[in-house]
This record gives sequence, C-alpha cells and structure tokens, in this order.
Amino acid sequence: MNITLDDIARRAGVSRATASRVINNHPHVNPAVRERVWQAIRETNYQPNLPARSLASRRSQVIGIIIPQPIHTLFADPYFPLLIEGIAHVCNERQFSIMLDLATTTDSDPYRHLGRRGFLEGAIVASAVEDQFLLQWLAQETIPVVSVGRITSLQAIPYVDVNNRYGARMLVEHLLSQGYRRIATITGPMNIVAGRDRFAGYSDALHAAGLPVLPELVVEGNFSEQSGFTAMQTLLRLVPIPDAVFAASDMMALGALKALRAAGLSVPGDIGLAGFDDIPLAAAMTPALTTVRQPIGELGQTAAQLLLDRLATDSLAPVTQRVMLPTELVIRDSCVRQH
Amino acid sequence: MNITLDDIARRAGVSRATASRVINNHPHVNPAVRERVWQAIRETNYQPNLPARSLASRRSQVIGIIIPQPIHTLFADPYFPLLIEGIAHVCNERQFSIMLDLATTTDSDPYRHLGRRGFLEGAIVASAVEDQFLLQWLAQETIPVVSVGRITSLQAIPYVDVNNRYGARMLVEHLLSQGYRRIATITGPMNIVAGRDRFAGYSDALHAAGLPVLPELVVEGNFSEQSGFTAMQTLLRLVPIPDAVFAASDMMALGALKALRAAGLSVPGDIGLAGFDDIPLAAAMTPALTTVRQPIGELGQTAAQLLLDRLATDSLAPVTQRVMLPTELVIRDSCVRQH
DNA sequence: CAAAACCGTGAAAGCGCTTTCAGGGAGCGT
DNA sequence: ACGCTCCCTGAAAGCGCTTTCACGGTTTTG
Repeated sequence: MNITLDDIARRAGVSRATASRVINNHPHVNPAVRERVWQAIRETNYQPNLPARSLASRRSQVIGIIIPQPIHTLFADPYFPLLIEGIAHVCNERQFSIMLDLATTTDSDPYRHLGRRGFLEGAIVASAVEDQFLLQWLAQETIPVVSVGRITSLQAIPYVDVNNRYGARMLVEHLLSQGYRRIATITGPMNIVAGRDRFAGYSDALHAAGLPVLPELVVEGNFSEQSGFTAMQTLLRLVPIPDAVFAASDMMALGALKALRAAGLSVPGDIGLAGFDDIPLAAAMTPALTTVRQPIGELGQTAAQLLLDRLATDSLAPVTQRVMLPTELVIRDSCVRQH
Repeated sequence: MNITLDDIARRAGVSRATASRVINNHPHVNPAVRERVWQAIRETNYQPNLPARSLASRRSQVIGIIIPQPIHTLFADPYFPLLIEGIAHVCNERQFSIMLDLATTTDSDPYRHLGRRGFLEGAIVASAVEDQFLLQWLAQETIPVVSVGRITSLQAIPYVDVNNRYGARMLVEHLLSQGYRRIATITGPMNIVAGRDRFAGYSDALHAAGLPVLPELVVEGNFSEQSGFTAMQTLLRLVPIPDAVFAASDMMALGALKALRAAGLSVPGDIGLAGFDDIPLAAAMTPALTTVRQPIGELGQTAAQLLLDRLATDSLAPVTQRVMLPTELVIRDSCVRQH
C-alpha cells in the first residue's frame, strides 16, 4: 500500500493536522517538529495524494490549455507548440501541471463545465474562434480563464495579445516603401480577432497611402498552409496579378509560395511575398520570408503568469487585465523590389 | 455551490449509491429508476467531481505523456506533435484526458513517483534516453507504462516501435543502388535505441555490399537541425568529401542541407542526401528529401491503445506487449545519382 | 415446495487529505 | 498574581464520491 499522511504523522509522532501544516508550509509549527516531519517524509519517500488534496482543498494545481480547434490543425503550425512551451515554462516554475484539452472534431461541446468538475483550477484559451459554444462556455465557467488573443464579445476576460493591427500595418507600409502598389492579402479567419486585426492593419496602410482596398485582392484563409496555397491560386487568376501578397500567417505564405512556384513565378522576382508570425521556418525558406515577429513564447508565459497570479490571490473579484505585447518587423528577402 | 451526487439522488428519489450506479453504468438498476436519475442529471447539468471520484475509485481517467527532454527541443521537431496527436485521438475516444508532463531542465528528477500521487492512471514515455533517472523511475513506478521506442535495458516494459534498423538499411541500400559508395551518416544520439538502430541499419547495408564502415564517415548528432548542420560541417572537412549522407532524422538532413548550401554545394548534384522520419517538411524541401516514413501518428495511437487496454482490464499481471510498426522508403529528389 | 440464485436498493464505511475549532502552555503587561 | 495575547498542537468534521454489505423480494432450480 501507499504511504499516507497518517503514516508520516505517526512516524514523526505528531497529528495528521500538524504533518499537513508542515507539508503546506503553514506558519506556527515548531521548527524541531517541522524537521522531524520532513525527515519522515524523506525517509519514506512520501508523496501526497493529489486527488485527496484537491478534494479537501479545492485546489488541484492543474490548469488547462484549451485550443478550440480540431486536433490535426493544432500542430501543423509551430505557433501552438511555441505557445505551449511558454506556458509550460511558467507552470513548471510554480509547480503547476498542464492539462492539454484537445477537442475532438466530433464533440460538439468539448469544454463544457471544466471548472465544475474540480480538476482544473484555471484555464488558458488560445486562438479562440468566437463561436457560440465557446462564448457560452466562457460565460458559464466557474474557474478563472485567461485568453491568448482578445475575445471582443466578452470584454470581461483577461487577455494577452499582440498588436496585430499595428504589426500588419508596418509590414504593408514596408511593402509600399518597396514600390509595390497592387498588394493583395490572404487574411486569417474572420471569426478570429487576430484575423480581423491583421486585415485592419493592411487596410490602414493602404488608406494612409491613399490607396483603395480592392475586394478582389482580399482572399480569406484559415492560417493553414493549404489555405494559403488555394488562396494564392485564386489571386493568380486576376488580370493583372498582384505585385505583392501579404499573407496573414507564415504558413499561408509558405502555401502561397508553393502555388507561385507551381505557376512558374519567382519570389521576389515576379511578385513580392510577406508573412506574419516569424515561425522558425520563415528564416529557413528560400527566399527567406519577410514577416512580422510575434513573441509567441512570451505570449504563453504572460498568459500563464496572469492566470497563476490570479489563482494565488484567491480574491474572487473578477480581475480584468489586459496585456499587449509588441510585434517586430523582420525584413528578409521575399519582398525586395527589383528594378 | 455546486451540484453534488446527493442533490441528484434526492431529486430522483433514490439513494446516493443508486445514483452513482447509474452514472457509472452499473447493471442491476431498474430501467425506470435509471431514467429518473438521468433526467435529474440533465435538468441540473450535473457534472461529477473528478477528484472525489479519483479518490474513491483510484482511477482518474488521466494518463501522462512523458518526454524526458528539455522543453525547448520538444517542439522543434514535428515528431512529438504528431505523436501526441495520435495519442490524443485514442484518448478522446475513450474519455481519457492527457497530462503533458514536460520536464524542466533544472529539475533533476522530474517524473518521480507519478503513480503514487494518484493523478495519473498510466503513462506513455516517448523517446526515452536511457539515463539513470528514467530507468530508476520506471523501475519504481506503480502505474502501467507503455514506451514509444524500445528501452533495451528494461525488457519488461511494453513498447511500440518502428523497425528503425530495417528502414535505415533499405534507405542506405537505395543509396548504394544509385551508385553512391562513400556514404557518410549523421547518427542520432547513441543513448537512444532509435539512434543506435538506425546506425546499425546503415552498417548492415554497407556490410552486405562488402563495404567497410569508416569511422570518419560517422558523426553523432542529436536529431536536431542544428546538430545536423554542425555534423555536416565536420564531414565537409574530409578529403575527399562523402558522395552521399544519410542523416538519421529529417531535421538533421535539413541542417545538413543548409551546411551544404553554405559551402556552395548542390544537392543532389554534388552530394546525395537522405533523411529519416518523413515529417511534412521533407516533401516541402528543395530538393524534396528522400527519406524513410515512420507512421508517427499510428505509433501514438497504438501506444495509447496498449495502455488503455491494460487499464481497462485491471489485471495486475505485468503484461509485456511489443508492437512493431513497419517503415516505408520514400524516394524523392535528394539522392539521385547524376551521371 | 423448499432451497438456491438473482435482482434492486439503501446504509454506511471509507478514499487521503485540509481546515476549523478549541485548548493548553508560554510570555507579557499591569 | 491576574488577565490577555500569542504560539503550537490535536480532535474532528468534512470534501464528493465509490463500493461493500446486508436485506427484502422475485425468480429459478431440483
């Protein structure tokens, strides 16, 4: 059988209550007693039973990462792994565990009542599609939640986000400064704030330059490589074709690049191309991709900090915190105007 | 306050025991009563408290994925994401949750006594470096564990693996058939079985062809892109340089390719290159990489099935199961002998 | 027709921990 | 000396669930 707290207490000659106090670092324990208990713990290799602890204390030291996307899309893009890495870093430091909540495609209501079940003390939701299920869940949930990326329709949820709009604008202004004028964009999903914001930045830049936003130059994608490929094919049917393309994610830029290659066009020779994210692959592509760097890991770290801080001060008051992280323009070789 | 099983019982006019039986689908409950209980559950949106259930039943419906590697290396390679995806697929089907157990670099003993703590019902360990800590942990652990990849020094642990040795041999034989004779290899870590096996396959092929394994043509890497880059630089100092290189992972092949490019060499024009894994990137590279396909997702699925089957039949007998999945040679453009 | 098997149910005993409450002893001010 | 506060400790009451046991009733068996 396993060693329990009672065994420790007996061995140290104290009551279970005192043993518990020692383990949880409560004050008001005689130093000598404290040491006796620790010794018993070391000698027996005692490990507290987590479910029992959770049940009694209502704290599980576990947070969930919720990504409301089909599993297979989750890892196609290095964005999520990098984000998770950032979160994990902070959680490890603070002795929290991470529960990966991967939604199945078939489950219509995947993250229902996570809080009530008592397993998760808090949750980080990333890349939130603003659908009915998610919003409903967030509204009903009883555990603290932090969102990576704003959720416009629920202002009360603390979030950490990057300045997508400004970043996109800087990028497109860079394209304009290179002399490109017929700039197309492959947007992200318009039901995600990041998708809308990056498109807004694109519009901002064109407007500021006195250029119109032409509907035929705007194609919606979903951040995936495949959608970039398809969107680019659509853009290539235009006459004349665009002289540059801003893809709202690096993976879409990669897909677009493949479509251009397939069509026998060279980048940046025939057409300029730029992305967003600065995933590791962006630097490795030929040509190296000009893009906007998001501090993805930092995004995860900040979200975790926000959440864990909130759990630590178990004030029930709904804290609404917002953190905005900067983006950075990374100029490489994929959109250099050649005269 | 939250709804408890007692509330359900009261509402349905039965005892808590009966309500519990209904929830857990036990037999010997009157169908009418069963329906009354379900109705109460639906009406109240009741969700069982997981820690309480775990405590009472000693089953948590949670398994851990343990990857004994520093976090930052974990996601650099799509191998792990694909593996996790496979595991998640099976777990979702069977209502199990996944706990990602990411070791910190600073924690010397990261996965100690996971079982004792009562949170994890079982664990999948992947890419096991055969170090002291891991072996010690596996030996002491009280929960069922399945390994992805063999662990030679602990025969008792069920595993699922791919035929690394045979796959590597087929690949190198392909290189030989292309006319390459001075074939170098960048191996994986020699403290991982997969690293050793792939090297063994390389040796097998050379021996079968009556060729010696020259020590200067063998450089050890660690599966990462960076290590492939460095190793290739080492190989390029040889006189003459190899006419082909077998990298034991696609990421290392990518690193090697970059080193070759940097040295002004073309692939496959000046030197042949082949990898192992067939990650999505392999097909996307220029030139497209000849490699060996591992069914990574299937690997994860099988591991999860093995583990969950074992948990379901809670026979305490140590079941030792081994599953070997096939590899497949994928011939693309990176090692075509041009005359 | 008695004995045996089975079914459906509730009472009650935990699972291993946290936390409240109360109390004894020590220290301090008056 | 007395009352007060503060420190340390143990007893005991749960946390919300599963599971064993016992029991009456019904059905099957020999």
